[in-house]
Amino acid sequence: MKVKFWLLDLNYEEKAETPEIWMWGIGEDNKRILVVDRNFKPYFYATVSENSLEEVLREILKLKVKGVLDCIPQDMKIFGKPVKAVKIVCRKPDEVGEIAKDVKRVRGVTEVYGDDIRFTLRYLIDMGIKPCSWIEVECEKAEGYGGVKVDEVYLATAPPRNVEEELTPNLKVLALWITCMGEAGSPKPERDPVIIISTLSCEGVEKNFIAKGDEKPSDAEIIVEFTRYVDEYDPDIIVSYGSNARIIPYLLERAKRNRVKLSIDRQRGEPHTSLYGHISITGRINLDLFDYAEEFQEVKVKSLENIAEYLGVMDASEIIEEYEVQDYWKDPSKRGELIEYSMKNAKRVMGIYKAISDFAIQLSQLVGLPLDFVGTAAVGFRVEWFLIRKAHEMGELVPKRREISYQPYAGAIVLQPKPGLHENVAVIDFRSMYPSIMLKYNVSPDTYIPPEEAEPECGVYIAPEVGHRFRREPPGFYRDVLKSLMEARSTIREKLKNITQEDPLYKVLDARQKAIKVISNAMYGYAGWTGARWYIKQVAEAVTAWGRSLISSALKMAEELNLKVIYGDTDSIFVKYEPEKVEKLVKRVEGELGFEARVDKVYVRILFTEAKKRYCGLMENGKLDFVGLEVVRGDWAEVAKKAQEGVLEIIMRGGGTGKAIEYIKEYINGMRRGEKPLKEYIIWKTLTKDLEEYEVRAPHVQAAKMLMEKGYTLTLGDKVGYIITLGSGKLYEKAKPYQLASKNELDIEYYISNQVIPATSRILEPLGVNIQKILSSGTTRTLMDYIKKEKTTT
DNA sequence: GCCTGGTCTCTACCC
DNA sequence: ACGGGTAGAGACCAGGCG
Repeated sequence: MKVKFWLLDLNYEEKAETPEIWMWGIGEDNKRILVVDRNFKPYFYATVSENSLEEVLREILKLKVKGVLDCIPQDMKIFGKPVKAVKIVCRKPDEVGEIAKDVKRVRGVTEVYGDDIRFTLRYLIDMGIKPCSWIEVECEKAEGYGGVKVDEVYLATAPPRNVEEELTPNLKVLALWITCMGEAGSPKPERDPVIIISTLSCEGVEKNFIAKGDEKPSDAEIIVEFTRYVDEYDPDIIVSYGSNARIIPYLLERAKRNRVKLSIDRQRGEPHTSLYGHISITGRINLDLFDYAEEFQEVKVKSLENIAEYLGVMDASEIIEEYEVQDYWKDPSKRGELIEYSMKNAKRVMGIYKAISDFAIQLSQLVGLPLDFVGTAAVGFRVEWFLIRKAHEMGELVPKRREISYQPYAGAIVLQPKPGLHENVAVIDFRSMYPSIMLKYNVSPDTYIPPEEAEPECGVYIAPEVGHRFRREPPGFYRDVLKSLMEARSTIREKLKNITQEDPLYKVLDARQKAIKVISNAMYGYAGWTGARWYIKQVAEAVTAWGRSLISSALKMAEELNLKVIYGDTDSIFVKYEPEKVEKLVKRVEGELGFEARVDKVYVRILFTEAKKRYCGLMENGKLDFVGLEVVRGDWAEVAKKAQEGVLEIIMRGGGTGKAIEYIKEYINGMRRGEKPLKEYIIWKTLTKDLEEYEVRAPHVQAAKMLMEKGYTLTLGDKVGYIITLGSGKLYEKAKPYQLASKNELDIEYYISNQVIPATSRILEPLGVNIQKILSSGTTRTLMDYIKKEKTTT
């Protein structure tokens, strides 16, 4: 019989010495099914030097005792060059590593390949099937899979095939949130119980599992109840925020302490750690939305509440912070609020899921990694898995990951801006410049011709400045990949034109074209990453060299047309907007340089300082575009950001500097009167390394240490929020985590002189206003101010 | 011992 | 654990200062 299903998750098991691929899916009839394939064997390749094939085959077949089943000669390519290889088929996946080591020692073997690719992924790649897509397979009913929680189990009798079908089946999704109660600082699973487990199903069913006991609540019961509920509801996806780093490990540890089993998978087992710090729940998807938080760069502090607010799910006011939990729990009049809050967070999780799931599903399908993996994988790995798939299609061996030390190379050109206010400025940019360069000049690891090699007959493209050569023919690996991505994207965009936004297909296709864009744009970065399997420095170096030459040529053309250039960065030039000339420029750029260009936007007014990469533009829609300035930075206090934004609002809308100065004066007075809440004084900074590794003392590091001492858990990548307190000495001595601080400790004068004034004078300086001078010569700080200040500090 | 200027460290941004 | 180019704050340190 033929079985068609949507592939949710997969894993492998071993039964009677035979590896089995288990594919968990959703059938056409909406049944949950498991398809087992016993017909696939693990394998890897070895490249063989000239004339030693026979001998190598003989030697490798001697390894049969170790688990080698077969050894087959095969013509492959490595970096585009044909090589003689043998495919070594093995009995069991976990024997591959050992056998590969032995094979590498065989005389005549030059290298082994593919032994570092996981069995389940190998299967997906070889079969040409992808997670989160429809698959068809010839099957028979399977016997002996009793412990598995699905409606049907099948045994594949033939290789599965990909089915072209777009729509996602109805998935059962369960949003999860837990609230834990610590005595001090962050709750610790070894010590502190989970007091509330909140779940929300996609159908809207809310469940709160609430621990009993006031002072020392016990969570044994609720973990069991929760486990039972998961089993009963039987979700395809368990979604949360921070599941991999926090929530699942916490629940696991609590379950262990209570001697109960957290069996929330479809195999009566517990969650287990897997690739890239991901936790697998067999048969289901453990989706961690935190992995997608990075996509929202506007959100600086990536808390569940902030992301949910950004996506319009729920506003972030009235937050209960972790350290406040016990106050709420222990106070009977407030406990209800805490329980409600826990459920609110489950709702936030579900809301975010709904906003990003289409994209996540499409990314999984495009890259070919299971839905829960693809999120956890860093961008470089997403690109790489996509490439590995393509390599397989092209008969390319997958290069080993090598340790290559950092090799710097020159990047893009950034022009010195013309400071001051400008009216009517057009921004012209090259569309997808780096991908286009790679396409046009066939820049790829397999087309690169090293200096010692002779020029091939087909001829070469030579990169300007650096002189790297790339063969014109045949199309390189990157060109092929980018071409198929670009074609796929334009096909989708055509389809999108013909359907309405209400069509369920619309969301799917739109998400897919976004996924394609993300991967295309990451290709250049991947090419320059020393950790990349296909890393060749010259590839990345040539791309940027062509980029510099393109932008320089465009600048020259602008000059020839007498267009005044105001600024430019990498692939864009800002010119005085004279419509006819600008149109001419775009035409010339496209005609003579052969790259697509366009007028990206027109600013009614734009303000530059002396600095590159920082400006503010008034757009035609009346909105302000802040670029690089403090307003858009996460490491400045809100008081400074708001002051700068206020000044920009005045200046950009023609209010004039006088008004701006008055605004700042009033703003500062407000600060001195204590009108701004503590929250607006918090400075956030990321911990980018372990605390001991910092070479200089810094405020956020000091603050982090203070938090640790109070029992808070902080890890690499966490953001520390601190304020600057009154007192003397170095700044780092005056820093204090906001959780431990109160408003009367604030060193308001520090914030005025080191935050508000720098941020605002940055804007006014290029307009000829020295705000510092104005403020210090004024009567802002009278004797009375000092007396008042004395009063508040003592 | 204090001030100064230069350099280094650190973070977050732009494209 | 995707690239290079850049701004800016603050720590740190050597040298000047009779």
